[in-house]
Amino acid sequence: MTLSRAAFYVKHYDLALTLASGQAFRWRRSGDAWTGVIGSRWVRLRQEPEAIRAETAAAEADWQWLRHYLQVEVDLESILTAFPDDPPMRDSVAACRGLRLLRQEPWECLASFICSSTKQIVQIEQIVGLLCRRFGQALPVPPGMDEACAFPTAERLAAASEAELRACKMGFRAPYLSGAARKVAAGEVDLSRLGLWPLEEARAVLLTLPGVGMKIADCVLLFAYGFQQAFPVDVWIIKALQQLYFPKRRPKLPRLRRFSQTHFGPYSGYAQQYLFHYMRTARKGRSIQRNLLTVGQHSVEP
DNA sequence: GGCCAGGCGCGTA
DNA sequence: TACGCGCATGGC
Repeated sequence: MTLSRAAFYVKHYDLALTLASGQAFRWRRSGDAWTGVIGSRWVRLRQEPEAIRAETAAAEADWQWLRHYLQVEVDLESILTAFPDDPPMRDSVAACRGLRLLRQEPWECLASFICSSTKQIVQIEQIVGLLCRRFGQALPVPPGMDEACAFPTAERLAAASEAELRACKMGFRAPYLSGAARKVAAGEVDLSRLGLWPLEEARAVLLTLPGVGMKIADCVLLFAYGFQQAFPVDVWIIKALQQLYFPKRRPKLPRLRRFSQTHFGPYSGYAQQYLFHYMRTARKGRSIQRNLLTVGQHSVEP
């Protein structure tokens, strides 16, 4: 077997933070390395001070697919500079240095997030892992490594029974995933062309799929298609906006959505990921929780 | 043991 | 347009 290696020289990139930030669900840490699957390739990544090193299980003619997935060409500093200059964003940036957005394969991203509703990230990882093991194609891996499987195609999941899907612990989400897989497999929704359309039109297409509402649609638009202004609003973002921006009034979802559309600028999708991760990690430490409450004393007019 | 998790679809006002 | 509820399952 031919192991291929490459190095990408990139600054301001925290690989661990990025791979474990709840946007992709197939990366596992083993020592100082991260192992996962991108498309039909087994991949292992390592962080170095000025580079990311990669290995695959087969020969690679070029590495553009991985540069694209990792988005190593993105100038993170110019994105952070475009964030609104307010205390919640300053604190989020300080807490999440090097956090990036990946560019995932649309079907995998869509199917994963259909399984994500009211699930914790560890559980989503478990569901996605089971789906891959039961329905995904086995992939070549280096000697001694655990088996690896591709994410199952829409066709394969469309052919699976609802009981088979429920066996992957996805509960009431099974008919949603099945229905979405059938529409994609039948060509009723062409995921390969959505990226060419304006944000609203692409979102409207995703919203026709069962189990896909605004939040999941925006996750796919942001994490798979790179629409920088998609702004997924989940329970953590609601908490973040209410506690950090409107600590007194605590507006509800529709008001928060409108606020998010105008406040966060041209890279609001990135801003959202920083707020999301800041909010989730801040909750774990009491000291940071206190800082959070302190930050929440100020208010911003909508 | 109770609360909550990267929500959605549907019924109701 | 804006709630409220039920839906599986498991972490903490």
